[in-house]
Amino acid sequence: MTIAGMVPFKPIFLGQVKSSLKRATTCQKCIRTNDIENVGRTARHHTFFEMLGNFSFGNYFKEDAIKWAWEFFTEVMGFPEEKLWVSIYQDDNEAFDIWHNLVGLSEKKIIRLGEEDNFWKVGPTGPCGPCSEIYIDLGKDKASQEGGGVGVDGERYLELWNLVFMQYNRNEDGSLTPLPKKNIDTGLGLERIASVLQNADTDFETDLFLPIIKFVAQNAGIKYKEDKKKDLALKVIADHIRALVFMVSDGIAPSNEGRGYVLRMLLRRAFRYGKIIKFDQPFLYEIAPMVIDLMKEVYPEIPKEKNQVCQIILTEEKKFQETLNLGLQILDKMKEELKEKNKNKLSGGEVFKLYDTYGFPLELTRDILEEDGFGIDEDDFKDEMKAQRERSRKSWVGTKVTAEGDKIKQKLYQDILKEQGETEFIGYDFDEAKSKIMAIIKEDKLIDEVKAGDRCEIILKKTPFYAEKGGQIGDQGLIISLSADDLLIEISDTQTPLEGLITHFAEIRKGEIKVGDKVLVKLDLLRRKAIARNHTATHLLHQALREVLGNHVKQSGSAVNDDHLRFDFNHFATLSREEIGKIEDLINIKILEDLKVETKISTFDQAKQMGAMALFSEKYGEQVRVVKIGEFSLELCGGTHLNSTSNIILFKILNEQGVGSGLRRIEAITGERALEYMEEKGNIINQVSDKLQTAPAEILAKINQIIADNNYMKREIKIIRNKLAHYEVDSLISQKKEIKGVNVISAKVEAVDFDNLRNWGDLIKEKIKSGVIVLGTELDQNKVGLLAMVTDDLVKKGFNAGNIIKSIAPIIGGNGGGKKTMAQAGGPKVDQLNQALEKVFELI
RNA sequence: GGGGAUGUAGCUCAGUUGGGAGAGCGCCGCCCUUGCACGGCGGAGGCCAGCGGUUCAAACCCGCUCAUCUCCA
Repeated sequence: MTIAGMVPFKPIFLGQVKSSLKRATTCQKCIRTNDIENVGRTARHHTFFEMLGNFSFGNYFKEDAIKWAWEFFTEVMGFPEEKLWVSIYQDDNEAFDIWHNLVGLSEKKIIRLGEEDNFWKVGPTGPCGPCSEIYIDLGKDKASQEGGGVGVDGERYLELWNLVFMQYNRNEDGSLTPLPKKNIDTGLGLERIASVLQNADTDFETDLFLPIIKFVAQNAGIKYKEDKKKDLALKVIADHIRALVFMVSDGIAPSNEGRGYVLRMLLRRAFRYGKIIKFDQPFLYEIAPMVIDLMKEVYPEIPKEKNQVCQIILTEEKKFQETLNLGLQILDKMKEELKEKNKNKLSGGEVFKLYDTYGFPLELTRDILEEDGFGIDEDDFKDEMKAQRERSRKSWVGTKVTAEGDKIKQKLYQDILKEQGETEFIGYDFDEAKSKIMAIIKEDKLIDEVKAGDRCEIILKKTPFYAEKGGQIGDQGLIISLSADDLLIEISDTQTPLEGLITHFAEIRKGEIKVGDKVLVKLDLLRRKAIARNHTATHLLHQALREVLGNHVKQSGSAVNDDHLRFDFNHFATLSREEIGKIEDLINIKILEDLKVETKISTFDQAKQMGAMALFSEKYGEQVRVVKIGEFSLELCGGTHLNSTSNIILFKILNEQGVGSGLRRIEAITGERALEYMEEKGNIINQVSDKLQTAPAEILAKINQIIADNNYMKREIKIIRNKLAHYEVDSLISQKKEIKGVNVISAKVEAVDFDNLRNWGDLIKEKIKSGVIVLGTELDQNKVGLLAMVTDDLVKKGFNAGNIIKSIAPIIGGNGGGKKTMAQAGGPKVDQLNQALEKVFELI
């Protein structure tokens, strides 16, 4: 699934991946949401469509591409020649020549268009070229009122097929150089051609859409083509449900970023349009099976996931209902405020907040407010929206700028690759090798020699060092001299900056080297083995997850190093303890079974036929490496693995957590680390059971007992302390002084914290009914606490606990405050506590 | 990747310039009462998401982390 038909071949076109593929013909599932607002309003806009195309990689070119396209249209499709028109790029006389002289199309039916329409490119630099489009004239009654012709009047002259002639490379200075191998890339929309063949007014009246529309209409109890507003809703729903079904069955889960976000957006749009035709409850999940049935012949992978697809759609629909309900509540509050303030327009800021923070759709806000005669400040809202986009773009550009800095180095690598050729990787079979130093990079510059103490990058003729790739960390090791031990270089990391080039990050410990030297390269074998254990275990984990959780589980990233492995995958829920246990057990059984790990080189198609799991986002060349673990696992992978699963020794999951909606992460350990981990756990248990003086099996019972005892004692202490306090409170009260008719108690007590101090105060207050109470206590070595309380009747007479505490707090070197009835303070001067308490009597 | 919001009792949520953690529903016990949301009294249940900082004092202010929701890319 892509956004355009050529995407999977892009690496081949750009020369990033070598392929023996010469030609290809495809039908591809495409998702595009750029013009989502137009969907349902025009005849041809869709979020999901099927793109047909034929491709040539340095094989056939312009003449054949044009000839065959014409042949396909006129002979296979049976389109009458007189209805076909074409456009070419203004300067492409070669194309004109082929169309005019070879095909025999009259001059006036070949329209020359500018760069905007008929020149194709991927970016500011790189492969590009002119294109030629084939149109069909749908007849005069389709013409738009302004008239116009090919390339302008899309209603009358429908663009069917775009042929791209990739013949140039655009250099950085903007000039064009011809490509040595010219490519062809064509795109023909299935929906469009279907509408022509079936004489349909729009794509929606073809057999791709009409059955869905009719089904939805029937469920809604309405008829298509009776009400324009409802028709729009039907079309939008029919369009979006197709995209939903294909995306979900492709393993994409709703989320708030990336493709998952696109999925969520589409579902919510469809749900919203459902309201127009009176669907108030989840309904999309009921349409999905119908779409699956419609498509299952062409896409047999879809019905397999049927239950999963419906389930995911239903839960997402329910989720959106919750979001809507919350938004409605907030909107209600906003409406009340408007009424109170006698306003008639909701500010753009508030509308935006509703949309941005709570996900409440703008249209709904507008509709609901209008029902009550309110409006919204649209311009204000648009400004807020603009600012939001600006913020996002800024951060994005920010990351790009740093990438610019790497460009110089990238150029350096390209030069090395051009001059020295590819580095030969021999690490699958060897852990050490004699090799030759081809280049040395220090501080972003090529140099000839380095000596002890230098840090640099080293490029070798051949190397056993695995460069970081596919989630597996780069190897470490040593470079030494062939004979004498006068050279020692430590390699801390291995990377592959360009396909085919391997660079070693080195620090020279002893001796010196220069370009051309012959050396002995040895990798850190123990570390490599630890990595291999984790990598092979990763494959076992992938398959185990699929068996325990279901086939929807797909890897979405992994990291393997010598310490542990990390595996991200899509799944909708937290894993239960049971599930984690099952996964661990299954993997450990596979370890015990001592399964053979075999690797072989194969073609991509062959590997796929064998049922190998291939990662969607990875680019693939012609030759692929397949890693097979017994009959249990089969994956495309370039990493280094064990010979047998028993070498993993033990597999243990450390934790499982969420890393975004619908995405989970597992971290696990193997081998020595797992044994260490188990030992640590065992030690802890031993220590605990020693401390508890009980057998490990009895720990739980003992702890339950201790907790129960503890709770009992806490309660007892509270009761006893209360009783004690009551007794002591009486003696405190006997110390009270009466000053100007006010009961004043100021005394030192023993309390552990302010909470405790307050309890004292409360007890005294209860007994004396009316008075001023100040209590002080030593909290710990360097800190005293003071508490002041004033009964309500005295507060009315003007006494204020806050003021009292503020007057005496400086005496203990601190400050404090509080309310009129209760205040507290703290300070470091323990020896001044009595003085502070004495001061109280003067204050009354 | 960038922004916004939320995180308090089993659930739904209050919590004022920082100064005693609350309500409703649910749960347990008792009383009253023949019932399908009865009433009355009493009770249990909280590291206020986590960590760090500021402060005499933090659920509250600041920073970081995590989880959930959401918009943009």
